[in-house]
Amino acid sequence: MPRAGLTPRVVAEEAARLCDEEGFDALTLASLAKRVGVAAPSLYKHVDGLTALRRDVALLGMAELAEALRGATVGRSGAPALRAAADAYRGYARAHPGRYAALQQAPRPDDEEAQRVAAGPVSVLAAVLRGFGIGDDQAVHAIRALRSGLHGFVHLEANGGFRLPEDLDESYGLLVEGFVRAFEGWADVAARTGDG
Amino acid sequence: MPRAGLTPRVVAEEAARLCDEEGFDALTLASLAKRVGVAAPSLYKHVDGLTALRRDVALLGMAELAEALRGATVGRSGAPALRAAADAYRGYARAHPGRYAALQQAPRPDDEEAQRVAAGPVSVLAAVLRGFGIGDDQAVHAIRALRSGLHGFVHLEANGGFRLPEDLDESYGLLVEGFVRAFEGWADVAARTGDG
DNA sequence: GCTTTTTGGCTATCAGCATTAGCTAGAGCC
DNA sequence: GGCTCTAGCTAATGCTGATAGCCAAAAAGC
Repeated sequence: MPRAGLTPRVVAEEAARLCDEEGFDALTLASLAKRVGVAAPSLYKHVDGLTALRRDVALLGMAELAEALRGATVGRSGAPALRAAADAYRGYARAHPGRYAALQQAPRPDDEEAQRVAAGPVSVLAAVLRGFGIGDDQAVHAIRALRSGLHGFVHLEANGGFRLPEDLDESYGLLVEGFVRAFEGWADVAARTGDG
Repeated sequence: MPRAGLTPRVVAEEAARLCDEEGFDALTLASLAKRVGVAAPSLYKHVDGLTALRRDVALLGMAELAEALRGATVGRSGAPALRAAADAYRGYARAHPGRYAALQQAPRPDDEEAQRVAAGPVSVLAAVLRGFGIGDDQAVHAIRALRSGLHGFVHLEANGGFRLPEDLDESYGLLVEGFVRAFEGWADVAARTGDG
């Protein structure tokens, strides 16, 4: 039995690749073991079970997504930064659908590392929004709104929620422009809350 | 062996209840069988396997969600209709988290009934947006944007994506006001596409 | 009301999965 | 070269979805 040269890192990365290629639900210890050329129980030398493996994929994705957002926004601010971040966000989800799906599992509340890593993408969006001059008491709400819009579009797109032939790039562009406009006039938006 | 009085409808409704109470992932034929007091294989007399059961829960949820949206918007138009629809949307997802989770599975392309039922909620939102005077060439994009925002918020909320203590109702209200404003000035939003 | 048919329940069985226990051989260290 | 550590293995358990085939309860026909 020659050794396969596995490490926790290699296993997690291969799991992420499997997720992207076959779908997050296709990530099983059995399928991953077959992929890396090892018997299923051998994986336990590197990973603490399926749940932990999923978490590892999620952490990997979170870190990569944060990096993608950072790379897209560096050197920009305001509306151009927001547009670049939005494109990078969707681009990452399309390039790595399995990893993006892995992000949807909420980390356990006592998992401090996961909490920390999960804050990465959010902090980039927060930095982008800071360029719009939104008040501190409003920043959290604005970030939540932006995250909702980006994630919602990407998630619906990935799950076949948009079935009409109209161009998805255009739809996404309009969504993003709507956010640019909302953030530029956020005081106006906030003033209207509760009008209904 | 007395009969349990099951029918496909009863089974689907009990499955939906189980999803809401224990989570969508907790829906297994074994757990459902135990819940309705029957051996697991007996369920096959009423439902064509786990995949079909999940689809049934999704269809039930889609129909209920459409009904909730219709009920909330009847007699209203414009911004009040949009606010009412948004509240009903989130309210349904919170009241029935398992059913809402079931909606995320894309129906098979050849499943015509599912396609039809899935169009229900979308058509209500489309009717609401018609009150904003958005051009036909823009309607699909506007609806996609709205769906993204509502679904994204609700999905992140349901999956523990919002961890700060700030009030979620307020965040959602601001998101919705942002959409109201965007739809009232949609020509402006559309004109900006591609500025970046 | 009795018989016949239909059908909704059952047990038995199988295959695939995650997981644990315990064994073994390869790689590095003295 | 021998020791130790560990990354692999096989075997076994218990859960899941699913199929096959049996049997009794309900329904239908007369």
